[in-house]
Amino acid sequence: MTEPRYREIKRSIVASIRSGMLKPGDRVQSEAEIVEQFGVSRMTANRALRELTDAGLLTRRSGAGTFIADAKPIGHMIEIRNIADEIRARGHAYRSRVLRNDAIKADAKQATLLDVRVGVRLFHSIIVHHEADFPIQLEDRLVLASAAPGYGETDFHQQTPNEYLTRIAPIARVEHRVTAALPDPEVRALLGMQELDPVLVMDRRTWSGDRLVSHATLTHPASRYALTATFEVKLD
Amino acid sequence: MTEPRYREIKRSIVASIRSGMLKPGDRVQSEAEIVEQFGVSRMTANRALRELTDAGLLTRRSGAGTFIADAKPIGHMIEIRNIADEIRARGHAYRSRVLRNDAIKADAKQATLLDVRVGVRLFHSIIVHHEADFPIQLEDRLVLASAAPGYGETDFHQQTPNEYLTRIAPIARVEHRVTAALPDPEVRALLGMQELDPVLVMDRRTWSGDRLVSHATLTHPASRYALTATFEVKLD
DNA sequence: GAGTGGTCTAGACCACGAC
DNA sequence: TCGTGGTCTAGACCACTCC
Repeated sequence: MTEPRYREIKRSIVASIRSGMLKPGDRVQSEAEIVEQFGVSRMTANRALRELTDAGLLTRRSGAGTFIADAKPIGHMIEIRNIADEIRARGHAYRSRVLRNDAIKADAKQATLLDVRVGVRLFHSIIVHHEADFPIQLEDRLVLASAAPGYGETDFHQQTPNEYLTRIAPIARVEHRVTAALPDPEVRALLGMQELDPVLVMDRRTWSGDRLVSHATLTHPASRYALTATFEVKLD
Repeated sequence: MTEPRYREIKRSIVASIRSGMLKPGDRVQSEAEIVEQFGVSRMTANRALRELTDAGLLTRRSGAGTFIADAKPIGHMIEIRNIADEIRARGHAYRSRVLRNDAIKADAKQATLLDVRVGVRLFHSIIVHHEADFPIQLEDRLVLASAAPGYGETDFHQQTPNEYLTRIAPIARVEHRVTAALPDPEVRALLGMQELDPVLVMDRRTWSGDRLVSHATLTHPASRYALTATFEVKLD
């Protein structure tokens, strides 16, 4: 019934990361230090650190120590790295155009998307992300106001909604739905597309804890964007 | 330098699964039995079984035993379950139409796709997969003949190429690329699509061991098919 | 009641890294 | 040299399942 010791240790370290107390590259306690702090045997300390390492949160170097891993691929496929990082990783300039970021009350359709009642307070943002001056993603996002009170005042030229949300509300679950479509004229104009050029549409729902906190529709010109995803089967 | 004991135990169990000796639902050795067979301590046996459980290959029931897990989502997102399973899971009839399955020698383009030299022996299959009599996927696949010698004689009405390949060559790595397009008239006809209806195209490359063994282009009518993928962050 | 997994301990030996 | 992680042992107690 009581929580296992190794899990308590894991939670403690995860909490330090989430609170921002520990940042990528920082050193965490050695096994010996955990043995002292928590009064456990070394095997238990080792298990906690090893499991967090397997999960990708830590990296260990024998002889040196255990450190917070940088970046978080946060998934093996369709990485949730935000579009800005993705663009910069390709060596291109990133720029965004914020079309709106309003506080609203959910209408029937929006309430369905976020699984809340009509009238619940939301934020609604629409942003066009550019890669080297070409629009590459139209992001239409709904955010539960109670989960992200400061969303409406955030300057999304400085950081993407994705970055903001992952900072204030740790992601517990993400669901994607990907399909193809022909864009309506408005979307086509916003993305600077030719007629008859299809779009790749990704609907992304994000949970924090048990709560569905955000729904985003990400629309990309197929001629300029493809999703890639790799999965490795590792058995050792 | 020498292989850790827990990894040796894991390899032994994985080998039993791959060889077909152990099937989903079968019981594997208990920790006590592994202690005897391998002459290790129980902690070492436990680690081997626990890691294979975390990896999804086994399931454990305290008091009952350790068993081979069924199915293999083989990834947390864009599951590699083949299209036939996917259709049947939705409660629909699955049917396939095999348009070709030929032994060929790689031309320049095919050689590039599979990263081999021109002239290497390949199989080339084209199959249309139907859900409840509606075409839902056009599968155009190249397979390295040396990795799957029996591919050309396999009846792909009985099992999908995916099923066949995963059985004879354990998948080590999968890479996806997803994009949207407007189909050319031939593809449109094969998939029974309206004009101006876009397709969702997934290129999938599959490695077994270090070898790239297959390249498949999977084309879906956007009106009838969407990719979905979920990722859960679990920290315990 | 016998067997199973889940957890934990208090030691141990080793290779490696930093100093 | 000393601290680090990587591995392993031979016990232990418990809750659970199956018979």
